[in-house]
Parts: sequence; C-alpha cells; structure tokens
Amino acid sequence: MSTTTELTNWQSVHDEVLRRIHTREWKPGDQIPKEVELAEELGCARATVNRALRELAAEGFLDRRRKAGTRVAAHPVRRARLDIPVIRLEIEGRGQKYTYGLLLSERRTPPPEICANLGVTADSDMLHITSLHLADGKPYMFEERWVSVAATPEIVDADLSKISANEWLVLHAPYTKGDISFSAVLASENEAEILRTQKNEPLFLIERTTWEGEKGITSARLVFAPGYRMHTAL
Amino acid sequence: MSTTTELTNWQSVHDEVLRRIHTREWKPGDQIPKEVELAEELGCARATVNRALRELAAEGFLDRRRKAGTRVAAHPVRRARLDIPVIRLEIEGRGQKYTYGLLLSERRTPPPEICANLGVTADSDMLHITSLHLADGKPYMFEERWVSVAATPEIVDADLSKISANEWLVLHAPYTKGDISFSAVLASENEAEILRTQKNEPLFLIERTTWEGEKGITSARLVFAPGYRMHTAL
DNA sequence: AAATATAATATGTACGTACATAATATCACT
DNA sequence: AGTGATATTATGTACGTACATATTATATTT
Repeated sequence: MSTTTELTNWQSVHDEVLRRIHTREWKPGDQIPKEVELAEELGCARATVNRALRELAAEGFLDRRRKAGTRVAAHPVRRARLDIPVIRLEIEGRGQKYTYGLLLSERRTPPPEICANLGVTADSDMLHITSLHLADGKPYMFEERWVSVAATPEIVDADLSKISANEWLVLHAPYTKGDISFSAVLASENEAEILRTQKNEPLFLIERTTWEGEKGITSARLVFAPGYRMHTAL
Repeated sequence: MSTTTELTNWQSVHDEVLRRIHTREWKPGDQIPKEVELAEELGCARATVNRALRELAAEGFLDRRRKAGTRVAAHPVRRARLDIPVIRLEIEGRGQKYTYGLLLSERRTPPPEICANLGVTADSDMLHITSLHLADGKPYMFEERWVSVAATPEIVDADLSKISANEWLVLHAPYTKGDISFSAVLASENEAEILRTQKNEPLFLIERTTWEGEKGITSARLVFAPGYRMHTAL
C-alpha cells in the first residue's frame, strides 16, 4: 500500500480506515493491522491511530480487545444518536410558534404503575401534572407526568403555567439515570379530545423515567399528535 | 475546594465534573474553569482533563468553544444512543427462536415514492422484497424493501430465503449515509393479516434508507407487531 | 493430559511539550 | 462611532515516552 501523502491527523486516519472497510479491503470479521503498524504505514504517531480507531469502535465499526487486536465488526450494530431536545426547542427549531397549556396540577398519591416505575411507595407525596404543548396553535403533544415532591421539593413553588414541568426539571433537577421507550398506541377518548383528533388514531408514544441515584424523580408519558415522526441520520 | 486524593485518570475527572454539575455547584449556563486550571486543581495533566471534558461534551453535558471556554449546557439535549441491531440478533438476544420467511421477491421498476426516497429514476432495475420475521414462531416484524440492483448487482444471486435481505446487505453492501425514522401507523388489511392481528391496530413503524455516496442502495419499511417497544437508557 | 504459573503482546492511558485553530478582545486608524 | 488589522487566549491536536492492563500464548509442574 502506498500512501502518497501522509495522514498525520486522526480524522484522516479515521476516514482512511472507514474507506478500507467500505471498499471491503477489510471485511467484517477481519483483523486489521495493529496500531504500531498502521502508524508506521500512514506516517503518524500511535496516539493518532489510537484516537481514530477508538472513535471507530465507539461508532460500532470496529471491535477492539487488548492483546487480541482490532477487527472489523462482524455484526455492525448501527448506532443512531437520538437527540432529544426540550419540546419547546424542537418546535421553535422548525420555525413554529410554541405555546403551552397547563391542564391539571394536583398533589396526591401515585397509582400502582407509577410506584412500580419509579420505585416509590404508594403513599408518596407526588405532583400529578397534565399539560398540552402546541405548535402554531395546533396540539402537538399531550404530557402526563408524575413528579416526586420528596425528591424535588422546590417544584411545588414553581409556576408550572409559565414554564413546563419538563423544562423546570431540566433546569433544577439533574438526574443520573434515565430510561426512555418508544411505541405506538391508539388514542383514548380523552387523548383524542385533547389532541383534537379522532378516537382510535395511531399515536406515537414516548415514556420516560428518570432517577437521581436510586431516588425516582419523575415519570412521564408523552403522546404526540397524529403524523409525528421522529428521525435521525445514521 | 479540597480534593484529598488526586484524580489522575480521565474517568475520575469525568465523574468529578459530572458530580459538580449534578450537585449544581456548576449550573446550566455557567462557565467552568479552563483546562489548565482544572488540571492544576485536580493534580493531573491537561490532556487528561481535555479527554474528560471532550467526552462530557459529546454526551451533551458541556458546550465547548475555542477561546470562549467551556460551559455547562444550558439546554441539555439528551442524547440517547439507539443500538439498532440486526433483527435476528435482537430476537435471539432475548432468548427467543428466530425464524424468517421470504414472502415475495420480484425484479421490477420502483413506485414514485421509492424513487423520491432513494433518488433513482423511475425505470431503475430494482429488487422488491417482502418478508416476515418471527420470534418463537409468532410474527414479529413485517419488512417491505426495495434494493437497487445497479448499486449491488450481487444481490440477485443471493438466496434470500435463507438469509434476510437486511443481513445480506449488512455483510455485502456497506453504506456511508443513512436515514431512519420512527412513527406510529394503523395496520392495513394486508399488514394485519400477515402479522396475524386485527385491522386498525396501532403499529410501530421504522423507515430506513441508506446510500453509498450519492447512490441510493435500499429503502425499507419495517412494521412491527402490536406491543413492540423500543427502549434505551439515557 | 490437565492444571498452573509465567511470559509475551496489543490496546489503554498518562504526561509534557509543541504547535494549530478559532474566536474574542484590543488597538490603531479613519 | 465604525472599520479593519493585530494580539491574545482557550481549546484542539500531534508526538514520543512510559507504564498499566487485559488477554493470549507458552512453559512448567502435577
């Protein structure tokens, strides 16, 4: 292999390795040269090759193990990076006007499924909030949320008609662990009415739970208006 | 701030910075100390701090700009890493038995929406494939796919009743660009019959398109059986 | 032959130095 | 005040060396 120009930055090494994978010069399962060899061939330091290969491994193109070496991933797990912004920014980012309406805010004990989700007791002091997020005045997403008052006592003083619970939490209640799931559901009668659509429309659903350490903070159910699509580049 | 023990590896620096963010010692929008200062405080090299902060920025906790410095992300965009494995591995990973049935394989010109998706002409030579993926004998996902024969001529010789088009493509047709989207749809009569469910069930839909350079390779529509949930940790 | 200790090795990381680069701040000039 | 040139600065990266660590290969013992 003759590289006319030397590749002395990690990005070009990254691209060159990816090129060899794409052209099937190095096939899935193949072992690729070790770092020192590649560094020598390409005319750069081992640290540079290391950085490039590390990134490629993080992207799922390579499998690396000490002593065993580096090989092209046999089952390229595609890693899509989902950016989950605050809803307001998602809407404003598309040039639409964001508005928000608080529908309900009550302090009460949680139903069993929330207890199970968050790992709290049935007599916990919680805030139950439902709200509607609109884009250009049209219903965009219906949110039902439970927040542990024990975990974030300051929330009872927040004016949740001005700022959404989600945004308030992002700013005031950092979390260490979270879980998110995506699925499809039928609009219930209530949801259909709030989202101003038909009953039995297929709706995109996001369920989200977050903890700080072992303390459950909040559990949210986000139901999107018909036609919602979440997408990303691979 | 007194750090009794020195943090001389990037992971511990990473964790320490994250701790300060979580404890709100450093709040969203705040500027944090510059790399040299942090390195001095923690008793390690700047390279180590750099590595830690770089990772935190990639995870979305920090915003970094040359000269301007590093600050805690004001609108923490949560990045969920979606691992999209080959369906077979997803099913087998749950300890279920994977089977696969080829329903249709025909060579023909594509419909207009596929042309638009992939950026190919209406008279393109394409393979149209539909198949069903099953877990423990139960319908799991219905796949409808268009593959450009021009882009990957070898596929016409592949035995797609033995290996799914998806897996064949993963092994033989590397791609450089891809697009994936998630939404909710109602089961059509055909889909309901194939997935052995009711008509008008809400179904989770993944649409995927991949290119190599500017050449469209394949466009797939994956409809999952009722109850499917995609989830990940934050 | 099996079990165990030991050597070999590829990746992983830390560090100091040097320079590159982008963005900002400052100053000179009109 | 406004414009443009110039200096400053924090992050970004490259490199060589050194050592750590996980894992495999080999040798040794039982």
